[in-house]
Amino acid sequence: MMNEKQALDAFAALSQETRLRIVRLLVTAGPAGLPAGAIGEAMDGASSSRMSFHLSHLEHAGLVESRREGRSIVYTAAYPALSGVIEFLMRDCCQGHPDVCSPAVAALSSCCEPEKGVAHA
Amino acid sequence: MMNEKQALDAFAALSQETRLRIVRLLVTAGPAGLPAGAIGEAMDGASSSRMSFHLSHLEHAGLVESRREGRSIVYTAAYPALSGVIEFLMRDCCQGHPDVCSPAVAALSSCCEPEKGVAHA
DNA sequence: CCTTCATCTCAATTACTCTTGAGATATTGA
DNA sequence: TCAATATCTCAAGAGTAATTGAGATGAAGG
Repeated sequence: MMNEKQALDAFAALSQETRLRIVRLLVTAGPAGLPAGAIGEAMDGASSSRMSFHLSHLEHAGLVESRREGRSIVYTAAYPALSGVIEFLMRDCCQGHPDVCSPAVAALSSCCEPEKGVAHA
Repeated sequence: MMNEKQALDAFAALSQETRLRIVRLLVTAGPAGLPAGAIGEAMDGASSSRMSFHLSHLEHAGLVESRREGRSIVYTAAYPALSGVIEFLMRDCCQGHPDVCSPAVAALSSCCEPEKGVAHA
């Protein structure tokens, strides 16, 4: 369960355009992930040191993970941490205020199919 | 529907300890809101200029709203914007990956009552 | 080994954010 | 109108974040 410090780090990591785009890219890339170089090319050909800076920032915040694979270093989205951020916002902001969470959950039905009987939309 | 720019502003606003605490306080305060002075006292007696800085930052990001009430300026949480942030994360991060959203939604049931009346509470 | 490729690390620079303190503005009541 | 209250605005300074370019590190292949 994510605490305040972790949430602050996550928000800081997500508040930078390049990093937010990296996270989105890695989420769509799935568990296979992408090597740093490929991510850099997707970011308008950002320099390697710039990519390294942002990727380690994201990794430090726990939002992505890395593994070496041959010469490349492959990054993947840290799904539990991402859902942890959503969960933090809900837990924190929702206290007695379904006005905040309910519309968000309504949006969920259109993005994930409501297969799991979570709240059966 | 929240766009990337708005999301970046929201994350930046939430990535600062004092501001995150302000948001939490205002959410629990409900639609009645709280005057700037009361919020400042709750923030370890922060100075008025410091409060003004953070409150206008939050207002600029759309996460809180203000209205004058006598001598005071009363701040309230902007619930639609807050749910918009959650929705953005879900929409953005969930694409084909219920692994991200589902655990978050499961957490929801313990915070808001799991009414199935999801549509606009 | 030596070279190439992929990425990281470091130092310098620029840019932004936060805090502080002094002062301005708006509202109320005497 | 004057004083008190509540908050905002502004400028300065300290601190933090992002970009750049040069060089170091680590892996693979000849």
